[in-house]
Amino acid sequence: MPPIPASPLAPGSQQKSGPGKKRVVNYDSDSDSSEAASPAKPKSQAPRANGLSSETPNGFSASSPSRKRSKVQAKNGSGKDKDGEKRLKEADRLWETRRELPFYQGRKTVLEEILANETTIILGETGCGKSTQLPQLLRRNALSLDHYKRAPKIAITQPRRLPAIALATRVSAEMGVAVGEEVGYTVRFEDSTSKATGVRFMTEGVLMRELANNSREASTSEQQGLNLLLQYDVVVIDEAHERTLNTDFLCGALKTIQRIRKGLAGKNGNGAGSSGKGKGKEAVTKLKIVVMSATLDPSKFVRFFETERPALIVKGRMYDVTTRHLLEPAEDFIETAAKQVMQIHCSGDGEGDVLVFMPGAEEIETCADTLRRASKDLPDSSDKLAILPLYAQLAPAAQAKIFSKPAENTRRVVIATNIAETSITIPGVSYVVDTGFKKEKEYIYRSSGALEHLKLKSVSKAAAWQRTGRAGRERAGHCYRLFTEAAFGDLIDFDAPEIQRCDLAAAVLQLIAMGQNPFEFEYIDDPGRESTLGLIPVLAAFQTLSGLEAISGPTTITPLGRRMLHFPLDPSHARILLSSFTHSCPSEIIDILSLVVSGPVWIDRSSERDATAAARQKFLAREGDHLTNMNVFRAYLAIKDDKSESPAKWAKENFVNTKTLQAAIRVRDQLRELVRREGVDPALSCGGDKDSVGRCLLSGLYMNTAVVQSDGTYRQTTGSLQVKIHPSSVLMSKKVPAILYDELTITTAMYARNVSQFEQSWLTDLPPFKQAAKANGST
DNA sequence: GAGCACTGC
Repeated sequence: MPPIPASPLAPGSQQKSGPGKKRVVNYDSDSDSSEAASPAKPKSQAPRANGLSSETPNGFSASSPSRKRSKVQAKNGSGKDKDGEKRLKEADRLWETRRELPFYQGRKTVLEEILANETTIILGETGCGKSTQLPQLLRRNALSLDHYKRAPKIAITQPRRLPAIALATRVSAEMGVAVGEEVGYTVRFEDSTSKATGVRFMTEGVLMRELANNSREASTSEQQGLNLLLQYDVVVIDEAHERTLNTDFLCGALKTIQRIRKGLAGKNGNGAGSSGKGKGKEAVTKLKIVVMSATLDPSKFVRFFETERPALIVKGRMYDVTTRHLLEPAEDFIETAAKQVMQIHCSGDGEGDVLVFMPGAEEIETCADTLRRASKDLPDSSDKLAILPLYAQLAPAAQAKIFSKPAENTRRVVIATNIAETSITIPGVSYVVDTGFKKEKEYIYRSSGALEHLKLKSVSKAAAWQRTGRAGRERAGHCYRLFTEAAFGDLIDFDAPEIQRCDLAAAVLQLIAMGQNPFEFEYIDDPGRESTLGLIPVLAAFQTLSGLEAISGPTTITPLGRRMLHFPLDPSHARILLSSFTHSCPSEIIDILSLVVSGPVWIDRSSERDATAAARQKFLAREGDHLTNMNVFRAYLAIKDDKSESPAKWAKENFVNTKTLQAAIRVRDQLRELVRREGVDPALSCGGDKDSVGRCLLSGLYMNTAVVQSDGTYRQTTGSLQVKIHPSSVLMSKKVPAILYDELTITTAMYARNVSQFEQSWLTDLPPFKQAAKANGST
């Protein structure tokens, strides 16, 4: 049976003309859809002579990779050696499946649209091949149509690291070249690219950093300070529907860059984008933007980029998924989920693994226990069940089980958080059980600092369809929604973009570094207007950054702010690191910050809390959690170094989270290198003078401070909230005069987490307090 | 006296 394209609800997909209108370009008129979508039936017909597939001046062609090699490949020696031959053979093999991809079928229209327009919006369903084929299409064929005088340089952004690396690897394989030559990737900690790289996959964060660190202040109304990304002819924003913080900021910045480059290219007489052949600097060329997204309502992007053409839609390769809803609301969604899994398993019709979506780790473990017990009652004749929890905090080895082959006669049941919605694709799934819940961090802004809490929320319609689609990636599947159809109808259509949900300080600093005024910036969705989180987020970010002395105006970044951007840290953490240079304690601060940004230091299982607390005492620093955690980190590093004891065993005995410490080691290495580049010795230590560490922490966390009251409780210094020290802190039940903390969470009480003590008098040395004192004195 | 989804530089 040929796969049937799934028809997940695509809000607004049946739209009329005008913005938001879409045109389906999935198949050329001469190819029939069932043929195009069937991987089992390769077409032997040669590519059409449509100007795209014939041989081109530089040797690129749409024929198999080994038959035609590019100049780039030849120059790099690919194909000359054994590895090269192997790669070309593999590329030939991949070629067969490539040309069956829906994207390949519609490539002519896509290329024409991109070449004819400044900005193109492509909606591609899962499996259509857009992310792998688009760069090759542009790189190979743009030249043949006389649009560029050289193969265009392309950047493609991804929200996450893994896809960026995987796509670069895949596209390299398809082109028969080694990763890092013609095609490469740049993500944090890893850069595979070289001068020969024409297609660069990267995370959105890398491109944001590049823009922020290589721009100057806006000097004129034309905003010439902005880095114009002249090394790229085309920038592709992939997975734009996810609307990450960076997606939104990048879209805004790219639109401005495009406008400036258009003006400059017009001035020096460069039309579509030829490179200057004359001596001196390369002439400014126009920038093409391609926005790629899942099949959702494109009207926001169409409107934002003011594209004159409607979005293109490329059909995907999804199988049909039936969806069922409950007739009555579930009383206990964990129990209902377990029952549903057993029913799927025992009804006996159909193969395939089951994927259950749960909001969090605790719910997952409860459900897993229930299922393990139930599976013991299965008759011997029945297939077995393998219950596999999956969430981010899980040890890597347990996570890896998802990808190992299941035992004979065993059905796997993966119980996951929304990590399985986008980040991890589980093979073999044909049943999805969706509780309809997720957890999300919510920030509440106060002028006295942010409060946060994790909230149980219903998913959006779009997310529910995304979960449903996870059942139809390999064969037709089924989705069981553990809520009623009416409840589904009540769900919001889309999740609010991240820009309306989180702390904007880091992004706003980067924006100001680009010479852009955050109050006048063109946002796809205004972060202020629709936010219900108290203070207007941009203003809150502006105040935070002013307090940290990172900025001195809406478009003015201070030298300190510029230096803060040299580090992959939030502004407050970057401020702490810079303070350590003057307080002679970069060694301590680097270790502390590496831990703070890497995750929980301690394994926190409720059944072992006393033992964890006892272990913590072994590393106790009376100053608080920051130095206590640093002591643990250093003990771990020493044990790894000295090799007399197993670090894993040591960590287990001391209830220490090795996942966090391993991550911290990478961050630490990177920070040490960056500090070295600032001309500071990262090993410089304050020795026994721990006050220096406290003063540094206070410079970035002065908003997160509280002082003890006569009744033993703590009250915020910048606000009036009464806060408690979290019971996991070494300072719990110790009465200290003043505390600073990493975060304030509301759970059963207002809890400060990761707490250290400090001396109140230090506050008056800080700029925000000095200014306040001055203002008071003058009136 | 505890209740933590997921990314990224």
